[in-house]
Amino acid sequence: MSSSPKELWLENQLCFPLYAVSRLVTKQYTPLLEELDITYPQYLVLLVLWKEDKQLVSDISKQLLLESNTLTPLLKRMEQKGLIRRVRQKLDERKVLISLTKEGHKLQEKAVCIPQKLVESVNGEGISAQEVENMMTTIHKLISSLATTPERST
Amino acid sequence: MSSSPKELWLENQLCFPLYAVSRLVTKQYTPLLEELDITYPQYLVLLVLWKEDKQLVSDISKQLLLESNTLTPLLKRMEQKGLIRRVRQKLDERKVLISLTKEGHKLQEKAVCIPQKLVESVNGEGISAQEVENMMTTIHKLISSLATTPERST
DNA sequence: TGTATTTATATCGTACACGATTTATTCGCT
DNA sequence: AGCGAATAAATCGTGTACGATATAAATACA
Repeated sequence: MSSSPKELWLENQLCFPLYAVSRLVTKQYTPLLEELDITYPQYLVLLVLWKEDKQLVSDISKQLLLESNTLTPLLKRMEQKGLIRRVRQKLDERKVLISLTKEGHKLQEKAVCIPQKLVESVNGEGISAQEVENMMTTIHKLISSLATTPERST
Repeated sequence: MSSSPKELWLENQLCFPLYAVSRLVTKQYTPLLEELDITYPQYLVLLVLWKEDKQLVSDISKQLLLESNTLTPLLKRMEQKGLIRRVRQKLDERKVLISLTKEGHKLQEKAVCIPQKLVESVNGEGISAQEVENMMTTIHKLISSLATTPERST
């Protein structure tokens, strides 16, 4: 059976559980998002814009921790669908402002029920709400710790 | 400013923090894995095979929660690199057995230091080892809860 | 006032993820 | 034996992720 040191087991690595749970939770969203005809990263962009409309690509980039090489094509697809507008700024032509269309705004009404449904699908089994909350607290710490550590002394 | 109900804020959704932290942690692995000339999902496959060599595609699929449509091309790339062999079984020709080459085995030596390095890069700031451990416990519960819930009563 | 540097997006290439479907093989059952 | 259902991989198409690089505009400053 197990021929490798136990540090090298899947379950004991930091990576795999986070990777697996992230994909599993995303899959919980998928059927709900299909009704809105959007993907999961597109939903994240909408969350950002629903909170505050008219933001630069770079603003969205900071919040979602996604670079322009991911965002630009994603935003173009959302523009194709008529959910957002992409307008290059006159004052500073390097910047592109993203704003919701009426369509994009209206989707919010359909989306308000999603968080509740997700919580329901995650509860049950032997997991308390408190436990999930603690987990989220730690994850937020991890994110702010890792998101602000670009340097790396070889 | 914030025009949407706070249930729809990024931070309060289950999805985003998990998604973000997963990508951030993966990025911590990347420079270490580059030295082995493998990607992160390829590393996961190796972890599975280092623990127990000679497994079917379906065995790997169960452990990594990845389907054949993801694994087949990934395994083919690993075969190209000379890390594994893919051999269709004589007894049941539907099955393909994956086994490590000498090269694939040898990579394990280079990889043993990775878990330790990762723990170091995650520690620091205001996060205790205990906290991370608690988080992992909850995540494991979530995984087993979500991974075994294919039914969905429309 | 030019020009090197920085900034904001975009482009390119590679490698996943994954829903849907296909193909080939084996199993279950009569 | 024969045939429909189940199983194991593979294929296909779309949409991310992301490192590296390119492009263009704005800024800094000698």
